[in-house]
Amino acid sequence: MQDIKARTVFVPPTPERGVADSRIAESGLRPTPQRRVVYGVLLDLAKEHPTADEIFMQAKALKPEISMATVYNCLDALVRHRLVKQVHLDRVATRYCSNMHEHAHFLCEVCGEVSDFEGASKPRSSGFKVPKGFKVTQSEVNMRGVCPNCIEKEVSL
Amino acid sequence: MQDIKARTVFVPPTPERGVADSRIAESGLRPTPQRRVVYGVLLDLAKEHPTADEIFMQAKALKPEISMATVYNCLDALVRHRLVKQVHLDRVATRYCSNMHEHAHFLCEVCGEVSDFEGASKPRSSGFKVPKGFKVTQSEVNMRGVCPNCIEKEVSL
DNA sequence: ATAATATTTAGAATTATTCTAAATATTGTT
DNA sequence: AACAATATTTAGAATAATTCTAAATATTAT
Repeated sequence: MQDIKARTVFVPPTPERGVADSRIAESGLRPTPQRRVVYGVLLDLAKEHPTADEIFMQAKALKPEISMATVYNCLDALVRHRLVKQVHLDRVATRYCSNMHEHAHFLCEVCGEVSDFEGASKPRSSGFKVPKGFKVTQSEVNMRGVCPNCIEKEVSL
Repeated sequence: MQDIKARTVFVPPTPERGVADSRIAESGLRPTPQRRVVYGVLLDLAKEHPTADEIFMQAKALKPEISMATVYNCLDALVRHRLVKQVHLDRVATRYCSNMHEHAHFLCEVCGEVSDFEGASKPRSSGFKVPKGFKVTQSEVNMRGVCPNCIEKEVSL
């Protein structure tokens, strides 16, 4: 699989900043500048499903003193407070997603791009019966295959 | 989350060995001794959803010269030929599963144990509509929460 | 037996994530 | 506004998972 293309560096104006702040406050998390930056980056890059490292680079552009450990700390806090989801798509880096609507993730095995598939029903009610006695708190649906762009390129070879 | 309990060392008699051999042959993979051992271990440990490292340890008990790189090579070959599935449950090691029936995975966040949830319908038809133009070749449904054992222990605290 | 090709190997290299302990920031209380 | 209690951040080291490399070996088809 090809590397994900380098992304353009994050441009400061963050229309979502207010949203980030109020959601952090509502969640009961201490609103530290680092959490605001990390969550802000994630709201801006939601479509890109960035890795911790990608988030770190963008966050560093906004707040140069931030450390990688803090990015992991912030992400874990945001995940625990259900502001953000971890996406475990493959053997390498975990990705993060600020879209908390029910959706599945799709990884194109040719170009490496991740897409969201919106869903009608909850995965919990999706054909897998949860055996009696288990408490399910989170779920994740992942698919892989080839995206329309790459199918087109393959056909034209 | 607590560590997964140490597993007892693999005992040689492998009733599945014949199955391993014939499936490798049918799949079109070259039937090397290493692939037989790795797939054999995985058939025996299916319920445990072992990591590459756990598979390596068991495989080494049967075939001491085997190397970690080979375990990864074999696992990747088995995955490509659809004899085995990768399970991406969390940020740490990928797990492997030789149960190719449709099922979801459940990770208990208290004890770390992984369980299979059998499903009635295919995840592909599970409430997520695949947008036109995408070709889906694999899918994975993961859940997390608390298993019955751990719920019981928590209640009795 | 032979040539062509694929696989295995050990170990180094890389990458992702976690840990550590000291410094700093935040919160609620005076 | 200062204070104590608590939580968070930091840099860097440590660990763990995975990939890479190039030489040796095994497999397949002839």
